[in-house]
This record gives sequence, structure tokens and C-alpha cells, in this order.
Amino acid sequence: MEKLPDKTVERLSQYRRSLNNQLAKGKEHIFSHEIANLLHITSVQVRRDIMLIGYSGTLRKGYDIKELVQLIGVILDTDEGQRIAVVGMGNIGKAFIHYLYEKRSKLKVVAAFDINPDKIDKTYADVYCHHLDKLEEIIKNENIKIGIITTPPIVAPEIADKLVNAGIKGILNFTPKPLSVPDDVYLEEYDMITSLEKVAYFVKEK
Amino acid sequence: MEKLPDKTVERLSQYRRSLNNQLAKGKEHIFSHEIANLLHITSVQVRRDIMLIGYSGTLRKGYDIKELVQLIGVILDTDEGQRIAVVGMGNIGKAFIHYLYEKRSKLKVVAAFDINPDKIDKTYADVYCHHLDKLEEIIKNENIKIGIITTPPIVAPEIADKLVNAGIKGILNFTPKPLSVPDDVYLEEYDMITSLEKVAYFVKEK
DNA sequence: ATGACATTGTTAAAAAAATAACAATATTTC
DNA sequence: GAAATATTGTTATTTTTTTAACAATGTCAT
Repeated sequence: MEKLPDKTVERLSQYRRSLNNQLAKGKEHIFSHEIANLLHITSVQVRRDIMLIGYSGTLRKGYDIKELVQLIGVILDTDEGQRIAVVGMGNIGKAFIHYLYEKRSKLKVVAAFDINPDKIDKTYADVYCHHLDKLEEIIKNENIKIGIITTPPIVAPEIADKLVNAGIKGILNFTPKPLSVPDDVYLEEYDMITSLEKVAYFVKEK
Repeated sequence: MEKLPDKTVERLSQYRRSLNNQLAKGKEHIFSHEIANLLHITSVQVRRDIMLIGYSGTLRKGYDIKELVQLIGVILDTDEGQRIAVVGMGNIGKAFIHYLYEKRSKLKVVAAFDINPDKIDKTYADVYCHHLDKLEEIIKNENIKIGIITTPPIVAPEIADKLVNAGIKGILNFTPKPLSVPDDVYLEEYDMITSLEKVAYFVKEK
């Protein structure tokens, strides 16, 4: 499949979550406008996204939820699952580990790192926290390809370099410090303060 | 000033943060390409954003950092500052309160809410945590206009309703549950799991 | 059977955002 | 003081994303 638009990928993740909720409620088929209502978007957008991934519904029943979830899985997941490291065991690091622990998706956090002795050599939701010095060794040995940075901003660039050197191919950066990585590493920046300032601006302007 | 594009507002927030760092280092003027390098974007984009807010630099020195920071402040901030409530004192709620406490910007968290007795009637970085039942009363009395939802997803819609009823005009939703609010309330959704699945997808496809 | 209807799938248009192109100009160098 | 240079400010173009339009079609009621 040719590469999907960024925004479609985001929505697929959200479709899957909502669809799984519907499955859990015993629903088997769903219309595009129902999906749209769940996510507060338009039905055209839903149909277009579903078209892009090459799935077809039926005219009177809409989409088969189980099939659609499965197909989204084929697109978003890998067969073996993907292994993740969290660097920085502050509030956000912990939030992430607990979140993914409950979800038990194909995405698994398999190692955490910190430099605070109070946190090292403990487990959080089955994830063992190592000293930062072991980062490269463990990431290589454990075949981890995705890193989440939840450290203080000041050390974020240095952590990113270590992750890249260790062979990481995707980074999710929760610090407000912009990072630079080689072209073959996918970087997603997630800036909480900017989101809040955006809300504040639009509240002010309304 | 006519309303700025969403993305420009986001970048202004980021410009200001980087510019303040530069000020702290003693730098007084800066070129568009220097700002661009700090944020890993293009200099055209920087100049275009600065054009949109109506600021002008000089040809040989670039932009006066202090003036630019001040102007961004005029655009993003209100004179009195804006008052914020955090609902849900889990890891993310705490992370937010500590973050803003250190930053001491015009954005102030002035109340927190939870239903867990262990958390109620304690303070976190000077923010007092109340029982959820007091939400409407306190938000009205304290003139709070922005709410951050960091509760378990299941209760998010109900919290959003309470916030809207209490007169909140902007919501930042950290739960994966999509919310719906009236048109005059600005809503920003911030979905950590979707971000991670997006990274995972692009790692897989590379 | 037939017509009305609701829904999908897809192409076309519009809107938003990013990028490119380039004129204008202050400063420096010769 | 003229030429070269670096940088801004702005318009034009391209790309990406969303929205609209609508033909095709299976189902239902009559």
C-alpha cells in the first residue's frame, strides 16, 4: 500500500479504538456517519479514509466492525509487535507505562531508564527501570525500535542522540525542547504547554 | 488583529520559549534563520509568521528579541493572566501543575479536582485539590475560564459537561475519549496513544 | 416488479498550510 | 560613491487536507 497521509494514520488509530468499544458493546456493523459521530468528524472523511485503506462496506449494513478493526491492525501493527523504551520515569513516563499496560496492544514498553537511584531497579507495571548508562546496551539487545523521551528538557537532545546511536527508528518527544534526528528516524513532538497556550489564545480571541 | 492561523499560534508559543532562552544567554538580536534552526523549521516560515503578527526586523541585525517576545506576549496573553482548573490528579494532572508552577507564565492553575479522598484537601505545587462536587461553585467564583481534563476516559464527557455548565471557555482534553462541546467553547484534544501509534506506523513503513 | 431511499465509493472543488521566488534595501567593502 | 552582499517582507505557487458533489447500487415497501 502506498504511504497513507499523516492525518489518516492518526484517525485510523482513533477509529480502531472506538470500533473496539462498539464491538465490546455487541455491535457488529456500523455506518460511516456513526463512526463520524463517535469521533466528532464528518462521515465523508471516514469514508475517504476507509477508501484509502482499501476496505469496502456493504450498502445496507455499512462496515463489518470486526473486519475493519482487523484491517486497521494489519496496517498499523507489525506481526511481532513493536518494542518501546521510556526514558525518564517522572509523571509522564509513568502515565505512559500504565496506559499501555492496560491496553495490551501490539505496542509494548519493555524497558525504562532514569538516573535517580530511587527509581532504578524497580518495576512499574511490569517494566523494569534501568540506569541510563545501560541504555545503548539494552536497546540493542532487546531489539527496541521506538523511544519515548519524558526527561527534563535540558537533557532531551543528549538522550535523543543516545537513542539514535542505539538504533532507535522512531522517537516520541514529550519535552518542549525541539530535537533533530537523522532522516531515517521518525520524530513526533508533543508539546503540552504549546497546546495549552493555543487553547488560551483562542479563549482570549473568542 | 485578524485571527491567526492555528499553526502560527502554535509556533508563536514555541518562538517565545526559544527566544526567552536566547535572552537568558544574553543575545539581543536574532535572524529568521537562527530562529528556524532552533525549532528545526524553515526561515521562510518564521518570517511569514512574524509578518502575520505585524512585527518588523531590521535588515542587518534581524529581530530585536525583547520586542518580539513582548509582542508575542501581547498576542498570546491577557493582561490579567488566565486562570486554569485541572480535573483529575493522576500522573498527567500532576505533571501539568508542576510544569506551569516552574514556568510562572500568565497561565495559572488555581484549582484542582479529584474524587479520591487521598488527594482531596492537599496542595500540589501550591494548587489546592477539591472534591469534584465543588467544581461548578469554585470555577464560577474563581473566574476560571480554561479546564484541563486528565481523568480516566470514562468520565471525561461528564466532566466536560460540568466544565461547560460552570462557564469554562476552553478545554484541553488529555483523555482518548473524544468530547463534544458547544461552538463557543474551544476544544483541543491531545491523544498520547494516537501519537505513539503514528510513530509506530512510520517506523514500520520506513 | 418498481420506485423511493439510504448509503457507499470516488472524483472534484475548496480551504489551509507550507514552500518557493524574488523585489526591496540597509550595510559593508572597495 | 558604486558594487556586492545578506536579510527582510511579501506575493505566488505547490502541497496537503478537508469538504462537497454525485453516480452507483442494494434493500425495502408497495
